[in-house]
Amino acid sequence: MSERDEHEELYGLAGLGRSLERTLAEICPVASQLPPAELTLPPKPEFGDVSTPVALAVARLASRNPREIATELGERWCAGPGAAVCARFEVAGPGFLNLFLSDEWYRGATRQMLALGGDHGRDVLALAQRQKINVEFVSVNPTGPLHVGHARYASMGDALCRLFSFAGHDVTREFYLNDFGSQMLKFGQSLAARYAQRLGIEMPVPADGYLGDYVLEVADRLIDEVGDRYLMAVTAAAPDATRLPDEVVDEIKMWGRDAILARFRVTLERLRVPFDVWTSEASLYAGGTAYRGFAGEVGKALRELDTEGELFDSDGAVWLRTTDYGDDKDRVLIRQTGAPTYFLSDIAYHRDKMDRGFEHLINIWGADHHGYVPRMKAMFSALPPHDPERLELIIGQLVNLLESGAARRMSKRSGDIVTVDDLSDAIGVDAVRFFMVGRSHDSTLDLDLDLAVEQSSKNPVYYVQYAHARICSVLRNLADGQGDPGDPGDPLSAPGAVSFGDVEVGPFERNLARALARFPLVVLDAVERRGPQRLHGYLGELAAEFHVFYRNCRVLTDDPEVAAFRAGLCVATRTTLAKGLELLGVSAPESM
RNA sequence: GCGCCCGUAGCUCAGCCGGAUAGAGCGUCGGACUUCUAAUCCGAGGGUCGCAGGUUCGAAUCCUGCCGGGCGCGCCA
Repeated sequence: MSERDEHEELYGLAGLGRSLERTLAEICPVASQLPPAELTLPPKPEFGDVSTPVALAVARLASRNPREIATELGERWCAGPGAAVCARFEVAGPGFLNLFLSDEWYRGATRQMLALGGDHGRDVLALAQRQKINVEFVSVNPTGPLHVGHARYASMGDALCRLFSFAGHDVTREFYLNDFGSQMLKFGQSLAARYAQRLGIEMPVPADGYLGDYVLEVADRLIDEVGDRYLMAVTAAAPDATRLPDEVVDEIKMWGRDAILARFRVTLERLRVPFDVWTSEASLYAGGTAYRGFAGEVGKALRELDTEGELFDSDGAVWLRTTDYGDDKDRVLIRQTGAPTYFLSDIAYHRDKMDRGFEHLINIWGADHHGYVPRMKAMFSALPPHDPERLELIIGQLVNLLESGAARRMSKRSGDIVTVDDLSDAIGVDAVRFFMVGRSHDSTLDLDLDLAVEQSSKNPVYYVQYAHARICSVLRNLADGQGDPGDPGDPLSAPGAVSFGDVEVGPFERNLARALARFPLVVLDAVERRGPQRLHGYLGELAAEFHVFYRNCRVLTDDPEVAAFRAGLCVATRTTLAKGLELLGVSAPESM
């Protein structure tokens, strides 16, 4: 690393931390055995601008007093690599090293962030960590509209994908359409019954069928499309929809699937969730040569499991011995009736995903499916490359709806549900996206519908968006007043070239600049922990720092260096807020 | 009964791969607009981090047990 690069590195918090660790390794070679420690932002200004507990961590390994190590590290680093950016240091408490950064560090950090623009925080993953990842989420039977739970998984899944991609992973968003099996049969029969009713034939929706109004709408469109093509079939079967011939139900079912699927696409597009791949479960049973009576990907999967010796026959069914891999019971793949289970489809599906060259698979599921996890892990142990680590299952807890303070129960079959579109109508897509990633995926989420409809300033998304709009306004005023886009001192026209002279950096500017400098660390943290709520929380904090800064520091001032520096902070904040909101799928309005 | 998740301020929750005096929003109370957007800011009040043990220099964080709540435990998906 050249001296100049090394100097530039110090203007980012990650680089600052690395530099400290290199110096620490010179003092205590065992330090290199430890995972990289993070710089922390101290709770009080007396504790410095940034702080590190790294001496505490290494003290035990080195069998040395942590305060001694911290002192030696501080002396050595501040006199050497950190000389230009660190004003002084203190050792506090049990062995914290607190660094007091110079104004030059703040100017340099701001200059660097401006030069990076929208790339501030991008590609934070080391090259070796970057992977080709498939993220499967929302996946559902196409038997009815998406509900609020799906809004959560869609928002979280998409935010994770955006974060992954920004951090350096190669990401594919995939939707698995469960258009096969008994639920689809019920749906087909329900739709056929509604169709029959529209033609004046007595045929109730079968028991356990789908009663929602949307089935009526789909039936209307079916009639528009095919007229009375199935009149004879439904007349013959009436009044029992379950007596309809298979080929008729199949046709109606697939027609219904396409209608529901079209709605999914519209809903998800509105929610700004762009799926790259849609895979149909039914399609896994088509094509190729049959094995054990199954064609397509399913046949391939069965053949491979047989090759691996993982299948056995019992009670007239075909089983996978998942108990060999930690599941608490073996699982049926082909029923006594000869019909495949959902698990068999899933094996074929995941085998195919691996075949498509993904290094890592992530599935996001609702908590009501968590009992399925052990058999999925077992599947990955049974199939080449026999590595359950390749599959990561993120279990999202459920969403409770509160109405007038009481829980609202929903039933999918009866059609009494709050849909994603209902929610988007009520509070807007920005609020849905922001709210749904506001807490950890393993906490249940209570959504207060009364509050959601209120659309007031209680909604935290406005707080962050307002900070962005406010900055845009300030910068518009700045451009109007100074109006010289060719001025190299204008951070708007040449953000990377501004030096800010030796302008003094006040406490509000320091806080804002430090918050901005944290962004790459937040992105990395959110990616590694699969926690978009960390970015959500950070954006609130960054917006708060900006609002305080704005309150205390006039940007439009007579001193050109002060104005340039403050405008530079504004530009960097605007860019960072916009990027952070974009990563959550939320818009960044220029005025409000 | 077994498994997974949760239990932190009046409410909703962050923080949890051990670090300094546990944070935010909402609600409550009191302040701040002749100056770049008051959807903002400042201040006050509010806590046995469910309980009990254990590990540690140090525990909201790790381990064990218990209590309370959610979700699962099909040859459904």
